[in-house]
Amino acid sequence: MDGRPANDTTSPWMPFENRRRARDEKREAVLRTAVQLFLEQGYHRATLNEVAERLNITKPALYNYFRSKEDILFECWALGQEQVDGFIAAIDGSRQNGLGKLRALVHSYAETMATDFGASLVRFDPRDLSPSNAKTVRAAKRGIDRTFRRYITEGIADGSIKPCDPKMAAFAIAGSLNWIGHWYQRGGELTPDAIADDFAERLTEGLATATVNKRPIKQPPAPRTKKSAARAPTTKKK
Amino acid sequence: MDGRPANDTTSPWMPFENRRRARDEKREAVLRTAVQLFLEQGYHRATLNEVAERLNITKPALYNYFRSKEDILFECWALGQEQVDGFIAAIDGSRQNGLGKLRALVHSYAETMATDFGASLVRFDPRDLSPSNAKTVRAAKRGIDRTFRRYITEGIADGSIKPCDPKMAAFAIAGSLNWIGHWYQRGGELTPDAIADDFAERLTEGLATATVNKRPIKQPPAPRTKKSAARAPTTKKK
Amino acid sequence: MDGRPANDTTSPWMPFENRRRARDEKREAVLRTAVQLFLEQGYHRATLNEVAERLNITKPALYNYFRSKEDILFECWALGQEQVDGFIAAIDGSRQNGLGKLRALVHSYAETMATDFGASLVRFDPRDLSPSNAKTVRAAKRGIDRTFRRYITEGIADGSIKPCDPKMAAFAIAGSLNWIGHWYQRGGELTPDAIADDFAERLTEGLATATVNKRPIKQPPAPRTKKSAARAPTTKKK
Amino acid sequence: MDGRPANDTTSPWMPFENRRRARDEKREAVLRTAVQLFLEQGYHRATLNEVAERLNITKPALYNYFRSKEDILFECWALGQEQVDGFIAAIDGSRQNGLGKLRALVHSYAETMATDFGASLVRFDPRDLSPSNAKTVRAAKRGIDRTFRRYITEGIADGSIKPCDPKMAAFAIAGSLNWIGHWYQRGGELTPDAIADDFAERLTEGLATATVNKRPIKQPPAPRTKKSAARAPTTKKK
DNA sequence: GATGAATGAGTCTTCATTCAT
DNA sequence: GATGAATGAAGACTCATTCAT
Repeated sequence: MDGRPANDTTSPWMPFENRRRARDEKREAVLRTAVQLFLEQGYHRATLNEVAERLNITKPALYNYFRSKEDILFECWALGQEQVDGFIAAIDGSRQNGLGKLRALVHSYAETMATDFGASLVRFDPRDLSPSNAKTVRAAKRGIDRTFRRYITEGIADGSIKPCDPKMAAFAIAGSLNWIGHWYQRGGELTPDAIADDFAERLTEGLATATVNKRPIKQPPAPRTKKSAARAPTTKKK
Repeated sequence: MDGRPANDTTSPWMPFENRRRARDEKREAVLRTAVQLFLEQGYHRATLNEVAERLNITKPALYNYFRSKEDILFECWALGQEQVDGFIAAIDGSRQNGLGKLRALVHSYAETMATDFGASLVRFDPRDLSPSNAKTVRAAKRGIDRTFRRYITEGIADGSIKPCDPKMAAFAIAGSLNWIGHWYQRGGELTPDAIADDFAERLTEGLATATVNKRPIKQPPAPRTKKSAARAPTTKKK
Repeated sequence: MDGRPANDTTSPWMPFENRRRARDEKREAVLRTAVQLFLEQGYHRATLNEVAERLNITKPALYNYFRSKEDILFECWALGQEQVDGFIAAIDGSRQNGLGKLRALVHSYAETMATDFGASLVRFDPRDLSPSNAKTVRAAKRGIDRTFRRYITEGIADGSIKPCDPKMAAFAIAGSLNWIGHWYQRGGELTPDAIADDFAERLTEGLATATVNKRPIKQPPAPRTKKSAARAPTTKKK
Repeated sequence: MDGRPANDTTSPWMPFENRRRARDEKREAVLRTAVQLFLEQGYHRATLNEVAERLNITKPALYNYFRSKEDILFECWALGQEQVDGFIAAIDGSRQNGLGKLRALVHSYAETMATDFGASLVRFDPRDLSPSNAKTVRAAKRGIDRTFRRYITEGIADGSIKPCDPKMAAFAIAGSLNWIGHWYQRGGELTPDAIADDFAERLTEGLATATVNKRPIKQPPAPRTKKSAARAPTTKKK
């Protein structure tokens, strides 16, 4: 229409380099910004305007990547859930007795709770989601609960865990872990790893049978001896 | 339920006392309705209109009793906190070792979590409050946390609790308890009392020293021996 | 309903009654203003802000009376439809042959088309309505069409109307009438009544059998002899 | 990805003619798609995105062919108007009495109403156009109205049409015809041709003087004997 | 010529809160 | 003390349009 000569002028400062980041990177950037803001201020108080501002874009630009505010919320949650699904799958595939799996789960879950996306799993309210997404979330939550109970049940069966009510035990453990998502502050005294080690031990010592069961706690792929092993034998007996 | 006509007939000029009482009753009714709705739907999704509707009054009528929606939220929280303050004071005043106090605290706290006002303590978001009220809430929360740590420290000092990090122990215990506020459903299989008993035992067994320490768990005013006493000694050794 | 003491204070100006009336009056005022604006500018270009401005209120005030912009649109349509339902019922109940009914229908319909709410029947787009409301509208439109065909069929049966295809005849007549809603301007040369008279004659003369059938055209309640009766027989031949 | 190699191979410098032709074809394709969508969903509900989608191009690409959405709307209308201008010119140039011209006009207009671009003449809202374009449209509409009146007046003058008010007669006829644009459905029972025949007869029979005037109705350039000629004489009575 | 990304302008809608009665 | 009505403030979302590539 105008044959814009503009094309000829090869701009030396590549003015749009900033904007040319890959689409997926931007999507992710939105999610990272959003999850932070949502955690900081709460979903309802956080406005898309502020999300956009932090990203140096305008509000409608967000709609290039997400369908709605709720969509963003859901995707934040989904990223967190992905992590969980990941380590649950790894643990499921590992060769450990029930107690070992439970400890690995606690450890990984604790670490996850110390991440933004992980915390979003317990600090976002499913009622803010569309019915369909809320259903997905609730199903996933049930799945996590079942995993806790499953490992406990397994442990009881294989003798690594003392007989107890898996349901209540799971509730108690999950509660402690979820709570991390509320109190953990990045940059505080405690590192996620330290918290995870502590909780892995603390939340399972009461369940362990008296036999030798202080071994790897972290995820199977990376078994380390860790300081946790150095701890004073918690149980022992005789 | 209200019997108001009775009041009218007995005296054409509703006495002062009656008025005050009626006012307080209504205030309370508002809070009971509000806390339920807020828990049900979340503070932001719940509208004053619906609160009013459930009370068969109109929205502006609420402003006769409360200054704002936030005021209602805060008062709900305050009622829950009152309960907590109450049993903490009672436990503080009781003669028990640290472990005993901790158990009593866990028990009472668990029971409270199963009430609407109790659950509001952990399910309401302080960021929805005015800065001034938020400050109050945060102070109270710190107070509770300090109480947990205090009892643990006491227990360590008096030998009833094994040496451990009071901070982490408190976090773990509080997390399990707070979680009750999220999963407990009135009318479910578990009664608040049963939950409280279970948690009082479960959350402290790992901390107890091996000596005789299975005794009263419930609030000092009403010490009972309970089934929990019948449990197999959790601590092993010797 | 509730016996609230308020009733005891027999207000001389019946404040409540006034309020109710005022409410209905306001509702109507909103609809009158809205239908005008919608016709003037079209539904999409018209904003609730402007509706409110013309009423000297603010936009959210409209929501005291209507649920949504679409609700207003639908109610405008409904008022027009009411008129139509009214005169169709009257004509149905009248003792006339088919041609007489058809003429009465044409007359009344033409008059209605010259009113705002009447014009809204043909100038508003059902696709702007919710699926549910759109269904209602479409059903009503079919009803009107059926009525035209019914009277024509009746007329053919009773000999007052020449054999013809009722469907096409109805389309042709309805088209002419609906068009009025587009060109009629209040305050123009032609009065609604004059238009109605003219169309009642014009649109039916081609259908009438050659026999005496120039009689009352207007609605049964007010039969007049009219100029139309003076017209030269339209068909005849030789 | 582009597949255009065909063009590229035949000639590295795509000839000018080809380019122009390709451009015009695309422009037309846009208009055909747009007019359909606009009729389907209404101008305001239809988005350029959807227009583009149906064409398998992207939204901004449309701006290579049109200046704005409104421009597209106007061009759609213009194509319809071209048809009308065409047959009016033809009829004007034909040798017929007023009634003959009117019939021809009705017939052609009816046929046009059954096309997308024709329907756009009466289903698009001039208020959606820029003031300048709206003026053009309104002038054209007046032109059509004047043509109807002109033929009627001619017919009255030449004795083929009974004395009557040309203005009202034109309104009635135009209304019936415009209505076709609203109810005609491609693929329905009635073909455009059948509708045109029917309306040409139906809408003029009331105006015709009693003399012989049942003859060709279709456009002069292509006078056919048609079924319409075969029709039973509409006027009865020997 | 075509595209992905971004934007500005605008609208509906919600809701806590106030006010006259 | 209670009510109907009204409002102000705010936020999500849409979409035609424009850049730079």
